[in-house]
Amino acid sequence: MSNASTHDPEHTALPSKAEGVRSRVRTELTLEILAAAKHHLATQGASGLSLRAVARDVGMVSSAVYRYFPSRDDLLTALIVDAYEDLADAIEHGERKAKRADLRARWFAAGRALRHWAVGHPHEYGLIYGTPIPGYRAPEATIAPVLRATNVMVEILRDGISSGTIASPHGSLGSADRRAIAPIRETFPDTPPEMLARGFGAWVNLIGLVSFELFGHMNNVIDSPSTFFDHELGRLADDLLPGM
Amino acid sequence: MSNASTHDPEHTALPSKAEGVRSRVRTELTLEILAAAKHHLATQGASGLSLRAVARDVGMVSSAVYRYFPSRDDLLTALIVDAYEDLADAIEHGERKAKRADLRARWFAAGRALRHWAVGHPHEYGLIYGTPIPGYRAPEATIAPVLRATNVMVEILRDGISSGTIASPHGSLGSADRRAIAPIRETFPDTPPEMLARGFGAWVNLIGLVSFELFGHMNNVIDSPSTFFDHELGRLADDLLPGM
DNA sequence: TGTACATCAGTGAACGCGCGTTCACTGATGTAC
DNA sequence: TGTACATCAGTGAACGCGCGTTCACTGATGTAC
Repeated sequence: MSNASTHDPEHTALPSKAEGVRSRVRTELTLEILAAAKHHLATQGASGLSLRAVARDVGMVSSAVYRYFPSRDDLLTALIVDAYEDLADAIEHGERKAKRADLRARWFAAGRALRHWAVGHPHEYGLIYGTPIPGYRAPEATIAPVLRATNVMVEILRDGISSGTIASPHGSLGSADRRAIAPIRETFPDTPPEMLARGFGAWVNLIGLVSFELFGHMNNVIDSPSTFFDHELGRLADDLLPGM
Repeated sequence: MSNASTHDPEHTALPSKAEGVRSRVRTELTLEILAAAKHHLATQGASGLSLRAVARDVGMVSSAVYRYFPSRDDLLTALIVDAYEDLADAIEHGERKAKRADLRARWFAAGRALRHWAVGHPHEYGLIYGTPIPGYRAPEATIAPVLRATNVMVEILRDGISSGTIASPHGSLGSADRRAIAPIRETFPDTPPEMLARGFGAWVNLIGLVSFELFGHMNNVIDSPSTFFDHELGRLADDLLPGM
């Protein structure tokens, strides 16, 4: 019926003139509800996000929101997908500013874009990389946007290989290790497993650094998290992109 | 008056016979409330933890809990401190099983103890390393137990230096980097800054790995998180403890 | 040892709050003939 | 173009729930003389 899916309305084509008024208004209102929810998330955090509060912001009665999102969890899912997309956008845009041939610059740009987005959107970051929300199960819809972010990193490594500027990491993977990372190898079949393992490890390291900072564990430990983050970016680059 | 502080009753000396019955019962009940809260945390998670639910478990009326913990936040603080202590215990006990001279074995034992505890106590782990609880501020009481865990790691590195088996990491820190890590340098003044930076980075990496696994980000990526964790432990050991 | 008073633990009721979700309804928009 | 019916959006009331915290109270334990 309506082509304004409640699950990812922002990725739906804009309402064409062939659509009726009703359908156009529906898309707009769905976006408005989502925007209000995002604003609530950004200011109060995920725990302060309630259907009723969002409804109040939009100027609706709480039950009306059910015309757009069948439950609170669906609204949450939309926000999670949105956060992943936002983060992927930030990383992609950041990385594109660096010269293609300068792999190290691309790595730094991507990493800094990650941290910059996270610092600017702590609640959104917490929603995706923090404690899972109890009773909530991440739907399949989040898989694609997650891949967009990691793809940027993998591309840097792949470009290094194809241009001959970097080789595979030192040491080769044992068979148990190869088996352990089987799923990610299927996702990126044309990338050496050693590099995948190292690249994924580096990605986890970056997320760990950002989480440590945002979740308050650098207080009384590190004075300048951004400086330390850059320091770690450099160390990882030395390892991932030797000779660059 | 009462020497059974409500903040860390479990670390209070056992009630002596000189104490009256009242004071002894108070200590016992404080522990009982704390145990009920821990059980709730372990089964329902931090969000399902309410004063009323805990009171029900203990068989009290909700208002009675206020005789022991002045507010929900104080109960939460006790749980957080408890979790840090538990984790520190686990790491210390794990690490002690390795031979003193085998730094690599000690590093592996400590790391595995961290992960093992986290996997066995996901909600406790989430309480300390996950998204901060909104409106809650970590009190000073958590500083000491946090240090206990990191101390184990630092001791391994220090033992390596004093026994001459390892040297400082390659490359020296720039002045900006030195300034960035000033607080941790004050905490461990007799450890080379380069080693501190590298050691702290490795610790953040480990926490990142565990968080990634527990918070669900290894689904569809890594089949055997424990194998990958060991792989990363080895990689970090190669870097931290070269030649061991 | 005994009495009088002070301290403390636990009770039960209440306050005021917000939440997700359901449901019968009104009125407006869209559709088929 | 006009009418009759179907679809949909939004309302307002309600259900049932749980929460943190306060408060006046009863009864038991501890203390001073």
